[in-house]
Amino acid sequence: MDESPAIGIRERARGALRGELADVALRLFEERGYDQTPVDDIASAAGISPRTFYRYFGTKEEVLFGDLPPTSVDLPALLEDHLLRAGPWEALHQTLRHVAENIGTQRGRWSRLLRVVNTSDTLRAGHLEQQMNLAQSLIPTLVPAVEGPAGWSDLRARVLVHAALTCFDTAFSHWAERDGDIEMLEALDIAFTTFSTLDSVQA
Amino acid sequence: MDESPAIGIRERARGALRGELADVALRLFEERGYDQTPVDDIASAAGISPRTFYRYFGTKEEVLFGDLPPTSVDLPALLEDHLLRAGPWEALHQTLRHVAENIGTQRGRWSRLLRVVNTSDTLRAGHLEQQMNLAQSLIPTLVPAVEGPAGWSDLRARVLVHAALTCFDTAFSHWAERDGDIEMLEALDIAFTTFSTLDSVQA
DNA sequence: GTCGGTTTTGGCAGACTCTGCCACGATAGT
DNA sequence: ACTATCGTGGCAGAGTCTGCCAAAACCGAC
Repeated sequence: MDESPAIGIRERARGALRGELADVALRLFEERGYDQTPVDDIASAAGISPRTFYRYFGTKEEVLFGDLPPTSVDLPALLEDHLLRAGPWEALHQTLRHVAENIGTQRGRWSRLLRVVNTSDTLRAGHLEQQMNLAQSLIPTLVPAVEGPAGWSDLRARVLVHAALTCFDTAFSHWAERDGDIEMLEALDIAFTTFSTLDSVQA
Repeated sequence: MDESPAIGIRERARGALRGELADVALRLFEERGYDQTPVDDIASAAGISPRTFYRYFGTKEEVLFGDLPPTSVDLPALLEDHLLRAGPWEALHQTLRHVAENIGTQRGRWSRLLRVVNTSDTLRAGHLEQQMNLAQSLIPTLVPAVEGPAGWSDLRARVLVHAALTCFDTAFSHWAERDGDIEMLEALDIAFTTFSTLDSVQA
């Protein structure tokens, strides 16, 4: 009554079913599109009731995004570390390189995901929402490292972080669309260095 | 039967009701938050049926974003024009300065809107979605103007456009949060020049 | 002023996501 | 095997949004 023995068989079963649900859902989404696949269909395809589906995933989106491989490195900490050795922009660059390396090892899974995401407006919006949250978590770390005009550090930190995430996102899409042709890291580097060459392109 | 005489009284009435709906909705959203304000309440507050509401606005979001003052300058064309005289980044900067000037004349309305948007996750996501669409419309214009490594023009154009919109958005929020203290254009300029000083901040 | 045709409106029913509630069944530990 | 706990399924409900159809309002013409 005090505490469970250890892991518990139930929890492992729960994890298995969760994974199976995610698989089934992804397959259905690919076949018929995200918006055209009601939760009822996922549930019956997996042999459970819709109500139970919502006990495994709080929302329909979570069945897509919830079980991503643990990209969950502590990015703010990583950024802070890089800031010891480099300026804000380069630190952001290196931080996101780390994420890109992890992603680069799972080509197939990520392009499947991206393809599904692109079938739905709702879904793209949700994805952007996540990016916003990530940005919010990085900005405070960056603020002290930004130099410039008097009270504008906040603004500049926000700009840099959002721009960096944009670089990542754009490189990611570019890479996912050209399956195998290019390297994720190369695309990321190109994206980040776009701003270094700005002077030369300005008239 | 062939063609209506001219403007038609009905259409003017329709426009008036549309405006009134937007007003009522905005007021309710400010009082109780966007997610806590069902369409039924907006409808009854305006003395119409919910069904009719959806004839005026396709979605609940549209009642907020649908009637924005005509920011609808042809931004791609404006960008193309600026590209004749400046590099990609500066052209984007000037293009968005134009938008900022229009916005700057409607301080109150815009900060009300921003406050409402920040009451809802759904809403922020929707707003980002619009930005994506705007970006998509600007990218083709910018691609030919971007120089750099072989086949990377697409990627770099996307990065620049998204970064520019990020600058705008960030400057806008910054400005709206400090009602009156700062100038929209000044904030925008600061945001855009953040990247020009990158070299000096890099270690 | 009245008629005829068009437009606008409102109500109904429905799909879909998501939540609270409760009873039923399976499971785990004793 | 027994019991307490947990997972499950069904039901009802809120909320957004759509299709359908009948009633009402409206405009122009006679």
